[in-house]
Amino acid sequence: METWKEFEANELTHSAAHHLLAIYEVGLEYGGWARVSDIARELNITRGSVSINLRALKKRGWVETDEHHMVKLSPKGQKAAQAVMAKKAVVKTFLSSVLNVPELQAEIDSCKVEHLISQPTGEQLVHFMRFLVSEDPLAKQVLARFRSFHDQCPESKTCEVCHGHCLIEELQHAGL
Amino acid sequence: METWKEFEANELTHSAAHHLLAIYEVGLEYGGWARVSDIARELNITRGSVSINLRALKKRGWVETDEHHMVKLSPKGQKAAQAVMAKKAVVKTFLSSVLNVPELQAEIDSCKVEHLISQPTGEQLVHFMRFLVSEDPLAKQVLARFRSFHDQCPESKTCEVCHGHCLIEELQHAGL
DNA sequence: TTTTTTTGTTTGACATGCCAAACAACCGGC
DNA sequence: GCCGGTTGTTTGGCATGTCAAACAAAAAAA
Repeated sequence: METWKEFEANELTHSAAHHLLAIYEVGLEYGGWARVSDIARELNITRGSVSINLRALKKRGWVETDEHHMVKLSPKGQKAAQAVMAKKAVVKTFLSSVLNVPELQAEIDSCKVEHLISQPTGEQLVHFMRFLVSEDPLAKQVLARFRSFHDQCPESKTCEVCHGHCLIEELQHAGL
Repeated sequence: METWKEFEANELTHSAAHHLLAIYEVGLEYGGWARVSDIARELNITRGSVSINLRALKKRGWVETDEHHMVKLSPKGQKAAQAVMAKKAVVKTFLSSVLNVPELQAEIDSCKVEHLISQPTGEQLVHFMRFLVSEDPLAKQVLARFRSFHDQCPESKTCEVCHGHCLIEELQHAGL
Protein backbone atom coordinates (compact mmCIF):
# COMPACT_ATOMS: atom_id res chain seq x y z
CA MET A 1 0.00 0.00 0.00
CA GLU A 2 2.92 2.34 -0.41
CA THR A 3 2.61 2.03 -4.18
CA TRP A 4 1.68 5.68 -4.32
CA LYS A 5 5.17 6.82 -3.36
CA GLU A 6 6.54 5.26 -6.56
CA PHE A 7 5.43 8.43 -8.26
CA GLU A 8 8.61 10.18 -7.14
CA ALA A 9 10.77 7.14 -7.80
CA ASN A 10 11.35 7.57 -11.50
CA GLU A 11 14.65 7.59 -13.32
CA LEU A 12 13.72 10.92 -14.87
CA THR A 13 11.61 13.72 -13.48
CA HIS A 14 9.27 15.43 -15.88
CA SER A 15 11.61 18.40 -15.91
CA ALA A 16 14.72 16.29 -16.55
CA ALA A 17 13.00 14.40 -19.36
CA HIS A 18 12.14 17.63 -21.11
CA HIS A 19 15.66 18.94 -20.75
CA LEU A 20 16.85 15.83 -22.57
CA LEU A 21 14.18 16.28 -25.24
CA ALA A 22 15.13 19.93 -25.65
CA ILE A 23 18.78 19.01 -26.17
CA TYR A 24 17.70 16.45 -28.71
CA GLU A 25 15.51 18.96 -30.57
CA VAL A 26 18.12 21.69 -30.65
CA GLY A 27 20.79 19.17 -31.54
CA LEU A 28 18.92 18.09 -34.68
CA GLU A 29 20.11 21.27 -36.36
CA TYR A 30 23.56 21.42 -34.80
CA GLY A 31 24.92 17.90 -35.04
CA GLY A 32 23.74 16.88 -31.62
CA TRP A 33 25.11 19.92 -29.83
CA ALA A 34 23.12 22.49 -27.91
CA ARG A 35 23.89 25.57 -25.82
CA VAL A 36 22.41 26.46 -22.45
CA SER A 37 20.48 29.39 -23.89
CA ASP A 38 19.06 27.27 -26.71
CA ILE A 39 17.75 24.81 -24.18
CA ALA A 40 16.37 27.63 -22.09
CA ARG A 41 14.59 29.13 -25.10
CA GLU A 42 13.22 25.73 -26.10
CA LEU A 43 11.83 25.11 -22.61
CA ASN A 44 10.88 28.72 -21.97
CA ILE A 45 12.71 28.88 -18.65
CA THR A 46 15.71 30.98 -17.65
CA ARG A 47 19.32 30.20 -18.49
CA GLY A 48 20.00 30.08 -14.77
CA SER A 49 17.54 27.26 -14.23
CA VAL A 50 18.95 25.30 -17.14
CA SER A 51 22.48 25.82 -15.88
CA ILE A 52 21.58 24.40 -12.49
CA ASN A 53 19.54 21.53 -13.89
CA LEU A 54 22.28 20.51 -16.32
CA ARG A 55 24.67 20.19 -13.39
CA ALA A 56 22.55 17.37 -12.01
CA LEU A 57 22.04 15.75 -15.41
CA LYS A 58 25.78 15.79 -16.05
CA LYS A 59 26.53 14.30 -12.66
CA ARG A 60 24.13 11.46 -13.33
CA GLY A 61 25.51 10.78 -16.76
CA TRP A 62 22.64 11.85 -18.99
CA VAL A 63 24.46 14.69 -20.73
CA GLU A 64 28.03 15.70 -21.50
CA THR A 65 29.68 19.03 -22.16
CA ASP A 66 32.84 20.11 -23.92
CA GLU A 67 35.28 22.83 -22.90
CA HIS A 68 33.20 25.52 -24.65
CA HIS A 69 30.02 24.81 -22.64
CA MET A 70 28.49 22.94 -25.54
CA VAL A 71 26.03 20.30 -24.40
CA LYS A 72 25.11 16.95 -25.90
CA LEU A 73 23.29 13.82 -24.81
CA SER A 74 25.41 10.93 -23.60
CA PRO A 75 24.58 7.50 -25.10
CA LYS A 76 22.54 6.85 -21.97
CA GLY A 77 20.80 10.18 -22.42
CA GLN A 78 20.03 9.43 -26.05
CA LYS A 79 18.39 6.14 -25.14
CA ALA A 80 16.37 7.81 -22.44
CA ALA A 81 15.23 10.61 -24.72
CA GLN A 82 14.23 8.14 -27.42
CA ALA A 83 12.28 6.05 -24.94
CA VAL A 84 10.39 9.11 -23.73
CA MET A 85 9.62 10.30 -27.26
CA ALA A 86 8.44 6.88 -28.30
CA LYS A 87 6.18 6.48 -25.29
CA LYS A 88 4.67 9.87 -25.88
CA ALA A 89 4.14 9.12 -29.56
CA VAL A 90 2.46 5.80 -29.01
CA VAL A 91 0.23 7.10 -26.23
CA LYS A 92 -0.76 10.13 -28.25
CA THR A 93 -1.54 8.02 -31.29
CA PHE A 94 -3.60 5.64 -29.20
CA LEU A 95 -5.54 8.46 -27.60
CA SER A 96 -6.27 10.41 -30.75
CA SER A 97 -6.60 7.65 -33.34
CA VAL A 98 -8.19 4.86 -31.35
CA LEU A 99 -9.99 6.61 -28.53
CA ASN A 100 -10.80 9.70 -30.64
CA VAL A 101 -9.61 12.07 -27.98
CA PRO A 102 -9.18 15.55 -29.50
CA GLU A 103 -5.71 16.20 -30.84
CA LEU A 104 -4.76 18.88 -28.35
CA GLN A 105 -5.97 16.91 -25.37
CA ALA A 106 -4.08 13.84 -26.60
CA GLU A 107 -0.98 15.99 -26.86
CA ILE A 108 -1.36 17.29 -23.32
CA ASP A 109 -2.18 13.94 -21.75
CA SER A 110 0.57 12.04 -23.52
CA CYS A 111 3.05 14.72 -22.55
CA LYS A 112 2.09 14.33 -18.90
CA VAL A 113 2.57 10.59 -18.78
CA GLU A 114 5.41 10.11 -21.26
CA HIS A 115 8.09 9.77 -18.59
CA LEU A 116 5.92 7.86 -16.13
CA ILE A 117 4.81 4.77 -17.99
CA SER A 118 7.01 1.73 -17.63
CA GLN A 119 8.87 -0.07 -20.34
CA PRO A 120 6.54 -3.13 -20.23
CA THR A 121 3.47 -0.94 -20.56
CA GLY A 122 5.03 1.05 -23.37
CA GLU A 123 6.02 -2.09 -25.23
CA GLN A 124 2.62 -3.67 -24.86
CA LEU A 125 0.93 -0.56 -26.12
CA VAL A 126 3.25 -0.63 -29.12
CA HIS A 127 2.25 -4.23 -29.76
CA PHE A 128 -1.38 -3.32 -29.51
CA MET A 129 -1.00 -0.49 -32.01
CA ARG A 130 0.99 -2.75 -34.30
CA PHE A 131 -1.85 -5.22 -34.17
CA LEU A 132 -4.38 -2.53 -35.00
CA VAL A 133 -2.42 -1.55 -38.13
CA SER A 134 -1.63 -5.16 -39.11
CA GLU A 135 -3.03 -7.08 -42.05
CA ASP A 136 -5.60 -8.71 -39.83
CA PRO A 137 -8.99 -7.57 -41.15
CA LEU A 138 -10.38 -7.81 -37.66
CA ALA A 139 -8.25 -4.88 -36.63
CA LYS A 140 -9.78 -2.46 -39.11
CA GLN A 141 -13.27 -3.69 -38.41
CA VAL A 142 -12.88 -3.14 -34.73
CA LEU A 143 -11.80 0.46 -35.08
CA ALA A 144 -14.80 1.21 -37.26
CA ARG A 145 -17.14 -0.70 -34.96
CA PHE A 146 -15.89 1.11 -31.90
CA ARG A 147 -16.57 4.43 -33.56
CA SER A 148 -20.17 3.56 -34.27
CA PHE A 149 -20.59 1.96 -30.85
CA HIS A 150 -19.31 5.13 -29.38
CA ASP A 151 -21.65 7.30 -31.42
CA GLN A 152 -24.68 5.25 -30.55
CA CYS A 153 -23.84 4.45 -26.97
CA PRO A 154 -26.90 5.44 -24.95
CA GLU A 155 -24.62 6.34 -22.11
CA SER A 156 -22.34 8.51 -24.16
CA LYS A 157 -23.79 11.60 -22.54
CA THR A 158 -24.06 10.32 -19.02
CA CYS A 159 -21.22 7.91 -18.34
CA GLU A 160 -18.58 10.26 -17.02
CA VAL A 161 -15.56 8.82 -15.43
CA CYS A 162 -16.70 9.94 -12.03
CA HIS A 163 -19.39 7.26 -12.10
CA GLY A 164 -16.49 4.91 -12.13
CA HIS A 165 -17.41 2.61 -9.35
CA CYS A 166 -20.20 0.93 -11.20
CA LEU A 167 -17.82 0.69 -14.13
CA ILE A 168 -15.37 -1.30 -12.10
CA GLU A 169 -18.03 -3.80 -11.12
CA GLU A 170 -19.25 -3.85 -14.67
CA LEU A 171 -15.83 -4.69 -16.00
CA GLN A 172 -15.18 -7.34 -13.39
CA HIS A 173 -18.59 -8.81 -14.06
CA ALA A 174 -17.64 -9.12 -17.68
CA GLY A 175 -14.61 -11.10 -16.66
CA LEU A 176 -12.03 -8.48 -17.49
CA MET B 1 5.98 24.25 -27.36
CA GLU B 2 5.01 25.11 -23.81
CA THR B 3 2.73 22.12 -23.49
CA TRP B 4 5.25 20.51 -21.20
CA LYS B 5 4.60 22.98 -18.40
CA GLU B 6 1.03 21.73 -18.14
CA PHE B 7 2.44 18.93 -16.02
CA GLU B 8 2.40 21.18 -12.99
CA ALA B 9 -0.92 22.74 -13.92
CA ASN B 10 -3.23 20.10 -12.50
CA GLU B 11 -6.11 20.62 -10.14
CA LEU B 12 -4.63 18.03 -7.84
CA THR B 13 -1.01 17.12 -7.22
CA HIS B 14 -0.21 13.45 -6.84
CA SER B 15 0.24 14.04 -3.14
CA ALA B 16 -3.05 15.90 -2.78
CA ALA B 17 -4.93 13.24 -4.71
CA HIS B 18 -3.67 10.54 -2.38
CA HIS B 19 -4.59 12.56 0.66
CA LEU B 20 -8.15 12.65 -0.65
CA LEU B 21 -8.09 8.92 -1.39
CA ALA B 22 -6.74 8.22 2.09
CA ILE B 23 -9.55 10.22 3.66
CA TYR B 24 -12.02 8.29 1.55
CA GLU B 25 -10.52 4.94 2.53
CA VAL B 26 -10.43 5.70 6.24
CA GLY B 27 -13.85 7.25 6.04
CA LEU B 28 -15.39 4.04 4.74
CA GLU B 29 -15.26 2.63 8.25
CA TYR B 30 -16.06 5.82 10.13
CA GLY B 31 -18.97 7.37 8.30
CA GLY B 32 -16.81 9.53 6.09
CA TRP B 33 -14.70 10.94 8.92
CA ALA B 34 -10.96 10.54 9.35
CA ARG B 35 -8.32 11.80 11.74
CA VAL B 36 -4.96 13.27 10.87
CA SER B 37 -3.11 10.27 12.27
CA ASP B 38 -5.30 7.83 10.36
CA ILE B 39 -4.45 9.61 7.14
CA ALA B 40 -0.78 9.66 8.07
CA ARG B 41 -0.83 5.92 8.78
CA GLU B 42 -2.66 5.22 5.53
CA LEU B 43 -0.14 7.23 3.50
CA ASN B 44 2.86 6.21 5.60
CA ILE B 45 4.00 9.78 6.18
CA THR B 46 4.22 11.78 9.40
CA ARG B 47 1.32 13.48 11.11
CA GLY B 48 3.15 16.74 10.70
CA SER B 49 3.17 16.45 6.93
CA VAL B 50 -0.49 15.58 6.85
CA SER B 51 -1.33 18.47 9.12
CA ILE B 52 0.40 20.92 6.81
CA ASN B 53 -1.00 19.39 3.64
CA LEU B 54 -4.55 19.42 4.98
CA ARG B 55 -4.23 23.13 5.60
CA ALA B 56 -3.87 23.69 1.85
CA LEU B 57 -6.61 21.20 0.98
CA LYS B 58 -9.00 22.92 3.38
CA LYS B 59 -8.17 26.34 2.02
CA ARG B 60 -8.95 25.16 -1.48
CA GLY B 61 -12.19 23.52 -0.48
CA TRP B 62 -11.39 19.83 -0.93
CA VAL B 63 -11.78 18.87 2.70
CA GLU B 64 -13.61 20.11 5.75
CA THR B 65 -12.96 19.73 9.46
CA ASP B 66 -15.14 19.95 12.54
CA GLU B 67 -14.25 21.47 15.87
CA HIS B 68 -12.66 18.22 17.06
CA HIS B 69 -10.13 18.05 14.23
CA MET B 70 -12.15 15.42 12.44
CA VAL B 71 -11.64 15.53 8.69
CA LYS B 72 -13.99 14.70 5.83
CA LEU B 73 -14.16 15.26 2.11
CA SER B 74 -16.22 18.19 0.90
CA PRO B 75 -18.68 17.45 -1.93
CA LYS B 76 -16.06 18.81 -4.30
CA GLY B 77 -13.45 16.57 -2.67
CA GLN B 78 -15.69 13.53 -3.01
CA LYS B 79 -16.16 14.10 -6.70
CA ALA B 80 -12.45 14.57 -7.18
CA ALA B 81 -11.63 11.41 -5.24
CA GLN B 82 -14.14 9.40 -7.23
CA ALA B 83 -12.79 10.70 -10.52
CA VAL B 84 -9.26 9.73 -9.54
CA MET B 85 -10.31 6.26 -8.39
CA ALA B 86 -12.29 5.67 -11.55
CA LYS B 87 -9.45 6.76 -13.81
CA LYS B 88 -7.02 4.54 -12.00
CA ALA B 89 -9.41 1.61 -12.20
CA VAL B 90 -10.08 1.91 -15.88
CA VAL B 91 -6.43 2.43 -16.76
CA LYS B 92 -5.36 -0.50 -14.63
CA THR B 93 -7.99 -2.74 -16.16
CA PHE B 94 -6.98 -1.71 -19.64
CA LEU B 95 -3.32 -2.34 -18.96
CA SER B 96 -3.70 -5.70 -17.30
CA SER B 97 -6.69 -7.16 -19.13
CA VAL B 98 -6.22 -5.82 -22.63
CA LEU B 99 -2.51 -5.15 -22.91
CA ASN B 100 -1.58 -8.05 -20.61
CA VAL B 101 0.76 -5.93 -18.56
CA PRO B 102 1.63 -7.77 -15.32
CA GLU B 103 -0.71 -6.97 -12.47
CA LEU B 104 1.83 -5.21 -10.28
CA GLN B 105 3.15 -3.08 -13.13
CA ALA B 106 -0.39 -2.15 -14.11
CA GLU B 107 -0.99 -1.10 -10.52
CA ILE B 108 2.12 1.05 -10.43
CA ASP B 109 1.57 2.69 -13.81
CA SER B 110 -2.09 3.41 -13.26
CA CYS B 111 -1.30 4.90 -9.87
CA LYS B 112 1.21 7.24 -11.47
CA VAL B 113 -1.16 8.60 -14.08
CA GLU B 114 -4.47 8.46 -12.24
CA HIS B 115 -4.50 12.17 -11.40
CA LEU B 116 -2.93 13.32 -14.67
CA ILE B 117 -5.25 12.05 -17.36
CA SER B 118 -7.99 14.39 -18.45
CA GLN B 119 -11.70 13.85 -18.19
CA PRO B 120 -12.14 13.38 -21.98
CA THR B 121 -9.40 10.77 -22.10
CA GLY B 122 -10.80 8.98 -19.08
CA GLU B 123 -14.27 8.95 -20.55
CA GLN B 124 -13.12 7.66 -23.91
CA LEU B 125 -11.16 4.90 -22.27
CA VAL B 126 -14.28 3.95 -20.37
CA HIS B 127 -16.20 3.80 -23.64
CA PHE B 128 -13.53 1.67 -25.18
CA MET B 129 -13.63 -0.77 -22.30
CA ARG B 130 -17.42 -0.80 -22.42
CA PHE B 131 -17.20 -1.69 -26.07
CA LEU B 132 -14.79 -4.51 -25.36
CA VAL B 133 -17.19 -6.04 -22.86
CA SER B 134 -20.28 -5.39 -24.98
CA GLU B 135 -22.42 -7.94 -26.79
CA ASP B 136 -20.59 -7.28 -30.00
CA PRO B 137 -18.88 -10.56 -30.94
CA LEU B 138 -16.13 -8.59 -32.60
CA ALA B 139 -14.99 -7.36 -29.23
CA LYS B 140 -14.27 -10.81 -27.83
CA GLN B 141 -12.63 -11.96 -31.04
CA VAL B 142 -10.29 -9.03 -31.03
CA LEU B 143 -9.03 -9.64 -27.55
CA ALA B 144 -8.26 -13.25 -28.38
CA ARG B 145 -6.71 -12.32 -31.69
CA PHE B 146 -4.48 -9.71 -30.12
CA ARG B 147 -3.18 -12.25 -27.66
CA SER B 148 -2.15 -14.64 -30.39
CA PHE B 149 -0.78 -11.83 -32.52
CA HIS B 150 1.24 -10.79 -29.58
CA ASP B 151 2.56 -14.29 -28.95
CA GLN B 152 3.55 -14.81 -32.56
CA CYS B 153 4.82 -11.34 -33.31
CA PRO B 154 8.29 -11.82 -34.76
CA GLU B 155 9.28 -8.55 -33.20
CA SER B 156 8.03 -9.46 -29.79
CA LYS B 157 11.58 -9.84 -28.55
CA THR B 158 13.13 -6.94 -30.38
CA CYS B 159 10.60 -4.14 -30.69
CA GLU B 160 11.28 -2.24 -27.54
CA VAL B 161 9.75 1.14 -27.14
CA CYS B 162 13.12 2.77 -27.51
CA HIS B 163 13.09 1.92 -31.20
CA GLY B 164 10.11 4.14 -31.29
CA HIS B 165 10.94 6.41 -34.15
CA CYS B 166 10.36 3.82 -36.79
CA LEU B 167 7.16 3.04 -34.94
CA ILE B 168 5.93 6.55 -35.41
CA GLU B 169 6.50 6.39 -39.14
CA GLU B 170 5.02 2.95 -39.20
CA LEU B 171 1.84 4.16 -37.54
CA GLN B 172 1.54 7.22 -39.72
CA HIS B 173 2.17 5.07 -42.78
CA ALA B 174 -0.70 2.92 -41.75
CA GLY B 175 -2.90 6.00 -41.67
CA LEU B 176 -3.35 6.22 -37.94
C1' DT C 1 40.13 48.85 -30.92
C1' DT C 2 36.32 49.97 -28.38
C1' DT C 3 31.65 49.25 -27.33
C1' DT C 4 27.63 46.51 -27.02
C1' DT C 5 25.28 42.28 -26.78
C1' DT C 6 25.00 37.56 -25.77
C1' DT C 7 26.11 33.85 -22.92
C1' DG C 8 26.79 30.87 -18.73
C1' DT C 9 27.04 31.00 -13.79
C1' DT C 10 25.99 32.33 -9.24
C1' DT C 11 23.10 34.17 -5.66
C1' DG C 12 18.97 34.87 -2.92
C1' DA C 13 14.17 34.14 -3.05
C1' DC C 14 9.87 31.42 -3.25
C1' DA C 15 6.83 27.20 -3.51
C1' DT C 16 5.99 22.23 -2.74
C1' DG C 17 6.47 18.25 0.01
C1' DC C 18 8.87 15.33 2.88
C1' DC C 19 11.27 14.39 7.66
C1' DA C 20 12.50 14.56 12.74
C1' DA C 21 11.88 16.69 16.95
C1' DA C 22 9.65 19.40 20.29
C1' DC C 23 5.33 20.87 22.27
C1' DA C 24 0.78 21.41 24.25
C1' DA C 25 -3.66 19.40 24.63
C1' DC C 26 -6.37 15.63 25.41
C1' DC C 27 -7.81 10.85 26.76
C1' DG C 28 -7.69 6.59 29.40
C1' DG C 29 -6.50 3.83 33.26
C1' DC C 30 -5.77 3.77 37.95
C1' DG D 1 -6.67 13.75 40.63
C1' DC D 2 -2.44 12.06 38.26
C1' DC D 3 0.57 9.96 34.75
C1' DG D 4 1.65 7.99 30.36
C1' DG D 5 0.37 7.48 25.69
C1' DT D 6 -1.91 9.46 21.70
C1' DT D 7 -2.98 13.33 18.89
C1' DG D 8 -2.45 17.64 16.17
C1' DT D 9 0.60 21.49 15.41
C1' DT D 10 4.76 23.95 14.86
C1' DT D 11 9.56 24.47 13.80
C1' DG D 12 13.79 23.83 11.35
C1' DG D 13 16.00 21.14 7.86
C1' DC D 14 16.53 19.01 3.23
C1' DA D 15 15.63 18.34 -1.80
C1' DT D 16 13.69 19.83 -6.26
C1' DG D 17 12.67 23.32 -9.53
C1' DT D 18 11.47 27.77 -10.72
C1' DC D 19 12.53 33.08 -10.98
C1' DA D 20 15.07 37.66 -11.05
C1' DA D 21 19.19 40.01 -10.69
C1' DA D 22 24.02 40.60 -10.79
C1' DC D 23 28.41 39.26 -12.80
C1' DA D 24 32.35 37.99 -15.75
C1' DA D 25 33.71 36.31 -20.01
C1' DA D 26 33.14 35.63 -24.75
C1' DA D 27 31.26 37.08 -29.19
C1' DA D 28 29.58 40.48 -32.31
C1' DA D 29 29.14 45.17 -33.94
C1' DA D 30 30.80 49.70 -34.32
